[in-house]
Amino acid sequence: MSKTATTNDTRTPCELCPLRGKPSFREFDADELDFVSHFKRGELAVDAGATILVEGSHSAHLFTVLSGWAFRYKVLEDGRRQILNYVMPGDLLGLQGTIMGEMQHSVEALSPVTLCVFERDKLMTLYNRHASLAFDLTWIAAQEERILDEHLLSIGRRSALERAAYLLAYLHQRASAIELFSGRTVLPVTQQHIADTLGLSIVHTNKTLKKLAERKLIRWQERGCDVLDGQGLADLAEWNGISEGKRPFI
Amino acid sequence: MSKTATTNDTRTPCELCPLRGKPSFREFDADELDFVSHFKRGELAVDAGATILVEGSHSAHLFTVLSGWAFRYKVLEDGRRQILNYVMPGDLLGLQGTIMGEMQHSVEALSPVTLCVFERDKLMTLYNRHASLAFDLTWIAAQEERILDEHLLSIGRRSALERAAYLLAYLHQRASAIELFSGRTVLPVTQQHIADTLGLSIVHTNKTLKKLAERKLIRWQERGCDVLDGQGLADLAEWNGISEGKRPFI
DNA sequence: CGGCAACTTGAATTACTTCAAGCACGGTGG
DNA sequence: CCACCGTGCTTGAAGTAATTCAAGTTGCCG
Repeated sequence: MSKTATTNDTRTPCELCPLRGKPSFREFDADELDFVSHFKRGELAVDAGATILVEGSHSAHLFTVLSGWAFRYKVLEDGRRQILNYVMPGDLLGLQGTIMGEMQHSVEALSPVTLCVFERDKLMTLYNRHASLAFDLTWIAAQEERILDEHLLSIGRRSALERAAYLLAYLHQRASAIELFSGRTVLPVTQQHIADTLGLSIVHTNKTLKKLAERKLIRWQERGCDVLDGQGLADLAEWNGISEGKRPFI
Repeated sequence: MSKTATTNDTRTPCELCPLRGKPSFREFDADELDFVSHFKRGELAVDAGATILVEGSHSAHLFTVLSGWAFRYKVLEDGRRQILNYVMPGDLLGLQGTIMGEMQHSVEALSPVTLCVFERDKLMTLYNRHASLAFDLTWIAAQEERILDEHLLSIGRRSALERAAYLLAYLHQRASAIELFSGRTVLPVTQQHIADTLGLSIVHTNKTLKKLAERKLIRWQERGCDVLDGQGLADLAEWNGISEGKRPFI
């Protein structure tokens, strides 16, 4: 909350967007690129641990993550926290608040995060003039829905070991797809994050992770999880992975 | 699967759509109504218990529920089933398959269901010519995401009693909002459905429902659950309910 | 009448939580 | 330099919540 947050005028022009080159994202035509670069209002940089969006607030902006890791979560009144999903470069934040008024979840940075800031007011002109981008927004929302379906299946019906395996396979696969690892494949999460994602206590999470480590599927390091065998984790969880095709982003 | 499914040519014209009058849905202007009535290809009626969509299939169509109840679910290879959400009149089905190719969940009817069938191919013209409807589709997807967030919080972090209370309050509120009850407020589900939604065994679900009944919050009837005190259930689960405003539908 | 589907109940077992204590590490201030 | 926190990880033991097993009831349909 009281962490440093720096706003700059557009630093990285959309034409040079570092995400645009990556193989997993779809390309823009000149017209779309032109619109998005006007849609973009600036950039925001936050520290690890900072809160990016708060449940209940009326977010004035829409964000796309340029770099870093974050997570979406909800809390009950007595403090019980459920992590809903993880946020990585290319992901859109704040659509809910923009479309329906009030944010229904919070977002917190796991690492230093930089965000593109978009103007909420211009969203309607996106729908009026750029059908392909409008379609992309629906696509993004539908994709998030798909992921949440899988998480729900996991929390509701998988055992603790399967659940943990699914989560780590999922995170590893997503991070790999956008080349987020520079050599080492360490997920920047604590065991408390894992526990709050799986719906387990931290003690049981610790013991479960240890079992995965014994099977040589992961290794726990200072401040993170090193995935040694993503396919092995996916197999253990009976999970088929995410579709590979190109995905849109704004 | 082998249940009766009847397809007719457009029986109910969109101008006379029975949902259009209800207070919880937004109204269409003449232009939108005209487009949708051309977008609509026909109607489909299925029996209770019939499968409407199957995971893994390439659904050729998009549906809007006209009447009846259904549910979306996923299954693991060994048969464990997780119900993801319930489907009521006004809800859209098959967007995932239309937008991303393959359905990632199945849908089964809880009661006799009638559906409007839309042409997948014409979806792009919707985005090109009717920005307001395109926005509605994103809205619908974002809303579903919001609901799934709540379910995830519930399954992950609430106790069995709170979970059951949340689910029944949610179903009751949704059904009330679209006036789905004709006098009696009985949800057409079995305890197995409740169990597969909450991520609990059927035995424990039975004992949990009995506790809710002892508190006079619900009453279990032949073939369904009668909600006696929706607010009491919501309070027990620390749940604030769904936003009341008008919602779009296609 | 028999058979199936949905619900119920008690008892034994397992999975998971809570409590409690301790260790390793990094950062801060004396 | 060392004492001292605080955070994150680890471990064992006791307690609770939920599952599984097993059997029985009820109502409905052919």
